Amino acid sequence: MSPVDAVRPPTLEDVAQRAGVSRALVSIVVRGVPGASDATRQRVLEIAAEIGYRPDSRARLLAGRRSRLIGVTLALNHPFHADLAEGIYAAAEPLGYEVVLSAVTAQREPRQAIDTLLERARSRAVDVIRTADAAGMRLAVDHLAGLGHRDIVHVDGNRGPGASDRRNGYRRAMRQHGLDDHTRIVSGGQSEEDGAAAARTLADEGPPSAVLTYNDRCAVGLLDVFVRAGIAVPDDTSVVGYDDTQVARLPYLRLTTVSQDAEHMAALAVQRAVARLEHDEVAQRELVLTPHLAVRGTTAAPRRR
Amino acid sequence: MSPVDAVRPPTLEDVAQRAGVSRALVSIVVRGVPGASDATRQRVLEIAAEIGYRPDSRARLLAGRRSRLIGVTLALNHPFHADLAEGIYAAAEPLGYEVVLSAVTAQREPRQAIDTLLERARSRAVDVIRTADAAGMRLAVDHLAGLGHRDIVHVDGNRGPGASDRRNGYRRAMRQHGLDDHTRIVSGGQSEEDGAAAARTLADEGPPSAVLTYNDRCAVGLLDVFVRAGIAVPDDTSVVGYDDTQVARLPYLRLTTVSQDAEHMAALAVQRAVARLEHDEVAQRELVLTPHLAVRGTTAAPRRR
DNA sequence: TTGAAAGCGCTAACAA
DNA sequence: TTGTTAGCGCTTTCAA
Repeated sequence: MSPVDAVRPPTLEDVAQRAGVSRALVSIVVRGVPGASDATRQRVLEIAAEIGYRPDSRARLLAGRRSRLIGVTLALNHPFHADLAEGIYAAAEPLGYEVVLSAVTAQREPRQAIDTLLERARSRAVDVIRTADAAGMRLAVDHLAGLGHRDIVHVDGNRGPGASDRRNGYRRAMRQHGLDDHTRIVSGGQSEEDGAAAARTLADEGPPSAVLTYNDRCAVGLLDVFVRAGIAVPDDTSVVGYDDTQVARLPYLRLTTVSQDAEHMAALAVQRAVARLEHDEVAQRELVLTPHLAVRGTTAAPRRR
Repeated sequence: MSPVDAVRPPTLEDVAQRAGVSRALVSIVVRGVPGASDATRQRVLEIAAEIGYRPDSRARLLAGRRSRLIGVTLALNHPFHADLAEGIYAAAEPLGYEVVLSAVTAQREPRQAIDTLLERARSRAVDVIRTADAAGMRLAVDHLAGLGHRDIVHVDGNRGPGASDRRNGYRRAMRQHGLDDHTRIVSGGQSEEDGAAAARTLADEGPPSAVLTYNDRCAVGLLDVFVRAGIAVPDDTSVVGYDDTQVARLPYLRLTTVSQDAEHMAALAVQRAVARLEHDEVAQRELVLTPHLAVRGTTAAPRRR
């Protein structure tokens, strides 16, 4: 069958005709809402299956009061976004919402991704779900200081989301441990290569006893360079990431990292979006979650010097 | 403004009324098709901007003959898929097609991803764009054998896409180099951890002179374990991946890998899909591209023994 | 439990 | 160049 679509796909009307009922009734049946007898229900369903009827979401969207669509923009090379997206699917589908993904890529600006989404879902209200970045850094510094580390370097996230909060959180936590003099921030970024670049700098001058990176991707790049430079982790240097992405959980990496619990964040975000769409009251506009630390294999007490 | 959507977003009708023209004319103007005077065009556009009109893609989709939508399913944790998706966006948007992503996750079967897509885009014709897997493996084996390697192990992809073709290609290439006796396939898989597991096996028994993995993710896991085990790459062992994903190009990895040219594949796929939708003839149903080898830093001549 | 009718916001013939 | 008129396939009152 080429060219395609030589025959028009079956519509509600087709099902209705064959079943000898009205379109409205078929609509009721296929949506599974009350209002049809079991006998009719079964017959309609059979016929629908027989002729291969599939609801047309375009029409459904247009006719329905609400679109039941949740738009999501994400970067495809970002493990944390993948985790969030997975959580969003998991939370949205049971609620009867469909998820529409729109990617941000090197060539595709966030603005563009959002625009195409807005053409389908027109609500512009904004809620924010985030974790307390400063608290996350604090957990990491507490953990490292507790192990006995003093030279704890932060490879930062530059202008990345949450980067400045994490920087400040790191500074404050160091101060509270009396490690003011050991505070050191090395310029990093969001990608593996940013972490790798920072690692080269650190390796050259003899690595610090611990490094706390802006995110897991950064940590991955840093780890790689360290290992190649003969710097053993965690024997020579401890490393802590941020995000607790699937990458951090890889058995061969076992990265100690600050967990934002993407699944929970995603579920909350969906819940709020749905609440807004269904005109419920949304109490707080911003929800700040408490992160926790996932201690794995890249941190240990410093070697005695 | 909470709850949202207290006011209905402006429609074509609203613009038409304010401009004192018909809906059809406004439609012509906003789509940028010929059929309106410059004066009208400008006035309509101004008013549209003023009241914040945005076309409703649901209605557009329903009314238009064709949806101008291209559905894409992908796994979010798969760098090669990310590369393909990026290529698809790049190819589709200039042609006036919108891309709809649908993710396959651990909890979300491919079937489900495809179903939600089919509700929007109903054509079921199938074209295939792929690279010649056997030829790719051949390139890799040629390269390694040319450097002087004999013990070339293949960490395979199990039941992954193309895995059996790659296995066979590897076997044949080894045979043609007279390396029958050195042919060895270690069970792998598609993920980093699969590569890492294979690496542990290989490291324990003393690593071979070269390893050719099913894909880049596999190679990444393998590399990590090797490096930690003190096996230097490429000094002790050469490693070749497959896919040439962005990961392979990371400056700190510089993985030698078989390139499938995702961008080109994506462009061809879009081109074909569009051709089908626009009822052009599609000559071949299957297009098999020639891979090439991206030689980077993980391969070198074997150390003299 | 069922059906009739209106309409979602737009596009595309066609007529003026 | 502009406007009129039908739909696209579905949901949703409202009556029967």
